[in-house]
Amino acid sequence: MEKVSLKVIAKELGVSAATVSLVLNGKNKNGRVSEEMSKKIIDKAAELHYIPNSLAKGLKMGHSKSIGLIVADISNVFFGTLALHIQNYAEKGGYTVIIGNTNEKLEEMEKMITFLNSRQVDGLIITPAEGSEFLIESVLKGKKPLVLVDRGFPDLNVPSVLINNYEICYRSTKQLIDQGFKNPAFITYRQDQFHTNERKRGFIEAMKDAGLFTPDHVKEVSYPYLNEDMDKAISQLLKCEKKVDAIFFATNTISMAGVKSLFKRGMLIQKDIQVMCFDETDAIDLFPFRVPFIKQPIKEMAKTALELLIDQIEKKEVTNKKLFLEAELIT
Amino acid sequence: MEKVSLKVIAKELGVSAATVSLVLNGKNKNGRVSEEMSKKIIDKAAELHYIPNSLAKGLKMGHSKSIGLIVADISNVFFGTLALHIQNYAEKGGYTVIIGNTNEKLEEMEKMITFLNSRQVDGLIITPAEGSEFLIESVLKGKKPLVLVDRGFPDLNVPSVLINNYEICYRSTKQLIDQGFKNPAFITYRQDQFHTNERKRGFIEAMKDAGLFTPDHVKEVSYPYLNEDMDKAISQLLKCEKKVDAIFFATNTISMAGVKSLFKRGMLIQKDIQVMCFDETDAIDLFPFRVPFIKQPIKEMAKTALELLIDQIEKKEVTNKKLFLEAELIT
DNA sequence: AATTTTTAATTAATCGATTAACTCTATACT
DNA sequence: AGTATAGAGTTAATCGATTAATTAAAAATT
Repeated sequence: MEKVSLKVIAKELGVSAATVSLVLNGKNKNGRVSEEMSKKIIDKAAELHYIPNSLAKGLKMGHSKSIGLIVADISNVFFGTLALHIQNYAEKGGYTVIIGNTNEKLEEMEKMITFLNSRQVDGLIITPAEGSEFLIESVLKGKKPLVLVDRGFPDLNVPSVLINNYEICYRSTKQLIDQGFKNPAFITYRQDQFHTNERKRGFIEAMKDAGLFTPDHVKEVSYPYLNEDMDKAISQLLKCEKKVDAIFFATNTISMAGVKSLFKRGMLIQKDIQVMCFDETDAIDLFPFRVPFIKQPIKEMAKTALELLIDQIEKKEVTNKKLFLEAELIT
Repeated sequence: MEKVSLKVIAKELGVSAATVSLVLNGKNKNGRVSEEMSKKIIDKAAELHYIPNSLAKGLKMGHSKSIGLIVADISNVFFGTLALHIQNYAEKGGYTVIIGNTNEKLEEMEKMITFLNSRQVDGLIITPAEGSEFLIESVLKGKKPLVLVDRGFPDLNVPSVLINNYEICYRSTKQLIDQGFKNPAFITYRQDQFHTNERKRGFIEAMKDAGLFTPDHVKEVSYPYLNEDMDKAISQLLKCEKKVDAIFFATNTISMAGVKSLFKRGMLIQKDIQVMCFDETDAIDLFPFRVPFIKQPIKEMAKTALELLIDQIEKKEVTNKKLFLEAELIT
């Protein structure tokens, strides 16, 4: 079976490829191609199951109608959900999404950027890894439309879609305090990223404002040794002189690991200890009782990021807006 | 900043684009290009940050070095993990993966296939939706390399990577019986797909062989109304004259919904009722006790599927092998 | 010195689609 | 009748990379 190109349709109908292209793209205005021929072409294209070659089209047009999405780990529900929504919105705008994983590693992020550039993506949506400012700056220099999601760099002038991390963590901590917990702890990743720093700051400020802040109650765990570090951190927290009565987990993976670790040592959540989770996980609504958690507006984040990106791509409008969407505290 | 193409490098160095292409592709064997010029070209390419245009390359070469992966829902952990591993293995072979969601809908699946074809993917990995035989057949007719994963069609001659659904479910059911549960139930999707049918068959045969089979103990739920249907199904199972003492959930989403539903009505797993889950979920190792579950070899499935696909793409070897990998019962 | 071989490149066609600029007819208008 | 105008298409260049076929000079061989 011969591959069906414009030329094939053209030959079968005895016209030029140009004519076929014109018709199939709806550009046969003001008498370019007759009604009759148009119909013939459309019918023939359908008959032969013609599928346009988007490599050729992209090459000629200078755009691929695709965007690159770079996340840390597509098997993480947060990123998976983000990807799903981004894809759905992208499809509506006629764009394909190519997803890349960084595994939080700079080299992999760099590779993915080069890779997606070689694939001529029209724009990039990135959840940047720690310390990747220089990579982001190089993308910016290349003039390729770019939007950061979930994580941003305060010193960089990049369109970003973030959430109100500081504020929501302040409020959530305050709620714990108002509910009578006097010694809440906070567990976050050992990393220097703006979004997690802000979460931590929210916790600390709320604690300070209540006159309850204890530096020892903020623990850090590392991404590669999450479970081990978590066990240690919780051990330490439970041994503190001021015994911890609540733990605020700073991300979804930390929440899962934290809850798991508590279970392992036989602690009953909400009886022996209270928890506050960032992000919704499958596990959370498994509990026979309510676990308070912070819900990110993932779908809205996806939508907003895509709008920002497509505006740049199509209207050549360089927005440097940083948008802060509101997360919600669900109790 | 001018876009850097072969031509730009060529012009800067006063040579032809052909020479640059030869060097950059390592095809300057037996005295095609001098050592000296080669070095100059390589240096200049690095200096200008040359990134090859893979649309142009793909157009010329007739392959895009990309493969399409069509799953039901990328935000589902099973598919997310599958995608992650497929991407990792693909990258090693120099392929990009473009992921598409079907949401279990035929029209979306059809759209995705056309879409990926227009993007000139070199092959397709698909977890087909119910009733999509005709779509799979049309792909086959188009001679595009194809591999089915997770779900297959027994009547179709397509390379597939599946697991031993029947056998593992038989064994798992038998184990429940051996442990003393006399009235296990089975909850699956209301759909006619080979892989879930096989799971059901495994359960039923094991029950029959033990002389315990009760048709009323097999319940079906629908994908769009999972939670509601689950509540109903469990209600009915608990009202049966032969009161159900264990439930076997046929997929990961069903497992989650099932466990959630049990919790909601205050049933304690392993005390009031035993469960058996298909797939590992985050939630499963949250329990303070062990929940038996069936673990699919996702990583191996990804690897095998990719091997089967790349064999077809590169060696033009039309394997119609159906490979059955072994799932594991974890107790 | 003449011929062959090797070295080092270039030329030009090609992949498939797009589109500005052009051609050719037929009809309309003065 | 002679010129405009509208209608219906075609031509040819182009996007960027690849590669078979060719060329031209230098080196080796007879």
